[in-house]
Amino acid sequence: MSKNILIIEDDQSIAELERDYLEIEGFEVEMASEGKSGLEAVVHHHYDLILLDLMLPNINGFDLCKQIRERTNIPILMVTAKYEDIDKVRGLGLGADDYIVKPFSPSELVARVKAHLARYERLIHNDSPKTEITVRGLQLNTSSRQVFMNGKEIPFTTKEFDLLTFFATHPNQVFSKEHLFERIWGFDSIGDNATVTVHVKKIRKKIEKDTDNPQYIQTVWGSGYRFNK
Amino acid sequence: MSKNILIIEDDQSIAELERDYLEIEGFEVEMASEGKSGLEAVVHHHYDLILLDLMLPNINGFDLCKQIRERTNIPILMVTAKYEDIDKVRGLGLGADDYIVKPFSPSELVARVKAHLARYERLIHNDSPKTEITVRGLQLNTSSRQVFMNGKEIPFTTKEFDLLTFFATHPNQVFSKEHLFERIWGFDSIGDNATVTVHVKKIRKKIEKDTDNPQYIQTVWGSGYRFNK
DNA sequence: AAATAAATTATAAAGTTTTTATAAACTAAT
DNA sequence: ATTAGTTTATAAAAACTTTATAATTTATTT
Repeated sequence: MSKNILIIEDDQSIAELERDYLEIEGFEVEMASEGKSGLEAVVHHHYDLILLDLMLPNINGFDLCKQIRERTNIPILMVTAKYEDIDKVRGLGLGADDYIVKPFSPSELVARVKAHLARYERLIHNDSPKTEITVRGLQLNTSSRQVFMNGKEIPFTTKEFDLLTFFATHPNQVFSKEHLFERIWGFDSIGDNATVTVHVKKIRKKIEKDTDNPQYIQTVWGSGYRFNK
Repeated sequence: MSKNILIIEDDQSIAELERDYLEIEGFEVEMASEGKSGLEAVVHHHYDLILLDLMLPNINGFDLCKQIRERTNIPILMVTAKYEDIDKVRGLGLGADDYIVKPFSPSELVARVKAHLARYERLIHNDSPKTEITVRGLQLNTSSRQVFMNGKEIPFTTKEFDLLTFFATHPNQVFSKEHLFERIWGFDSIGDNATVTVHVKKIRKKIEKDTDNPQYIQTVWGSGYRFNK
């Protein structure tokens, strides 16, 4: 579903320019030409982002920004005429998320809008970032440190989990036992690569249907192991 | 409790300058001089904001930013040498939250740090001002600081309550004892993680039916504890 | 091409180390 | 003086490493 953006800007031609840039990118755009109708729109409709010009009739941009912020947490991008204003405005703590100086390029506007939409989305919806890896029924959750096979949890020990996670995050690559040992056990670790073999065996026992015909971690004779994605 | 900031910066003198500015404002500051140790710190400790310099040995700032973003949503402020870099970098979609150009004034740095901390706080907490958390009969009220099991109140001490609340607000995530100690007892606390173990035991005794088969706080051998939702 | 040797990996199990649980003594705070 | 919190010692559990041996695969020799 496309995102809704509200442009609050008194200069009709600039507003239309901004609208065009954003509509090309597939955003739904609405416009308000002064603070009062802008605030009205914010209260009665849902937007994903607001583009706010500082110079406005009626309420000025400062107050408006504050008032919007009291009602919603969505990103507010302030459009200002002078670069020097930015830190002055920032210092006021109005709650704007970013500042764009006129004149700006279409790509700059679009890039900033997209960046803020993405961040807001990220913060609101997934509090914990990419933590899941799924490969043919095998599911790894790196933050809960759990392994599931077709939805059913399989208990894993620390080293087993770290090793499998390393494999799953580096699929279709052969790693020697020496390399794996260094990566999982640590550079300065003393010890024998044999423990890698043993751990691979244990992991296979837990996730492979047929241990003699492994689908996930395959042996590459003389070279090491490869996790197939 | 004061906010923790991680500075990742290879130039020692700049790092110290930044640290001083921030410590004056009451922030707890840690420093890492290159990407590897920076990422290490991010993985093993909790920070509220990261100040990241682009020019670093080992991994460069771009990769590092991405890698940090894969692990956490906290604000990342990028410090860059050239103003022209900003939009280039922004275009890469690394997930940084703001860009500061060197040389910057102390007040600018502090203002931006504060602004981002405030926004992050607003977005994360404002959106869920849940004072009540309920998980399978276990009910926590963070404003009255009471714990109920199936409606019946169970007396909790301060630390026990803080620890359980932290778990309940961060479910399905493994936390090491070190991490828990930092979060609940405070960054600069001197002491032993052993007290975490003891507190977990005490909490279990109060909320678990079968202490040997905990349903809420589970032991993840070699990694820490996880609260299951 | 078959047989043998060498190298590599698989497997099982014993031994060792690490980690956590528990109880109890101690310390600090109210 | 009582309660909460921390530290310490010990027990118990789990995980990890090593070792020995078996089974494969590859290389070499006849």
